[in-house]
Amino acid sequence: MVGLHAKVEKSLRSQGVRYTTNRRALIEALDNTPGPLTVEELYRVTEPRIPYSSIYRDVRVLTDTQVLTLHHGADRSNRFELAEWLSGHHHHLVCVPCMAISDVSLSPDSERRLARLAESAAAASGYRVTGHSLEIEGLCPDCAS
Amino acid sequence: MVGLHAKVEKSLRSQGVRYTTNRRALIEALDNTPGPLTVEELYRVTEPRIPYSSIYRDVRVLTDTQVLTLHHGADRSNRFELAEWLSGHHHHLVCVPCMAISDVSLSPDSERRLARLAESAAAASGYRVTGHSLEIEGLCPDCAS
DNA sequence: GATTATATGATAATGATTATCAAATTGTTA
DNA sequence: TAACAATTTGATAATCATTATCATATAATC
Repeated sequence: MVGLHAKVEKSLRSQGVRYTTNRRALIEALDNTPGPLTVEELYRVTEPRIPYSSIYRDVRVLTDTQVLTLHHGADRSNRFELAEWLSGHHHHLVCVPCMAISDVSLSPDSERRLARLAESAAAASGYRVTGHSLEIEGLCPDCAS
Repeated sequence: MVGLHAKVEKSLRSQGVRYTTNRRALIEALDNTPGPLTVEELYRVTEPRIPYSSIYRDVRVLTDTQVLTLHHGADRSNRFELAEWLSGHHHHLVCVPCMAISDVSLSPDSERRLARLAESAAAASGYRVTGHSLEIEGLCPDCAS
């Protein structure tokens, strides 16, 4: 089982992009967090500090190279997370009051049912379905109590 | 069966907000479109022209009052649509190449299954689930051919 | 080691969104 | 209906997140 950084590096190199210290730190930070992060959060979390201009450039490079994917919160924030081929297929649990987002996985069985559901929903439209993503809204334990 | 504008007006008035010509035109535009619209699209579509400053202010007012909901496209655009209590519960079909977004409804049966799925996925997390939304990615008929 | 390519960080520029405010409109009250 | 109060409008300026620029630094290749 190959490690995360090795996978990322291989992918980047094949695209002529270097896996530098800054980029490694960003990937590290995202891998250590259960849910997507904003640029500002990445700025705060990384040590030593990476200037905003570099973070913005790097998350863009990493998104363009399919290492990260961009996510939008209901609070209008842009958040980045590891792409599915690195983190595994998952969905999101969004806490409406506090805007926290955390990852959630379905059981293989549920996942199959969801995929079928998506297929049949799209059938009438003539779309060729390539993926799906479920966002579950609610109140996190903190906000619910 | 009460009309759309009557519902919106009643809701706004109860919140001390007026349902003006501009706002009516924006709601009209969104009601006539199968999928969410950007501010720029709203600007182009409404006649006579509503200045950007007013559109921005109004979509914000209408979102704050739960008449509209905000949606984010993968192209980083902000899009607005009628809130579910006005347009009915639905999901989105996103064309990855061309970024078009269109509404899609599940059958009552599928919808029930999806709701159950969301419930069970969130069970372990301690979240109290209040809603869900499915995004189906794929290629629209145009892009697929 | 010389050369070439890519990345970095500081700063300026851009673009989308929000704030400001005087004038216009709408709603209310006498 | 006139006078008053509250809200909305449109023009403009200000803000904020993001992107572009560019000289320097770092890494890869020959």
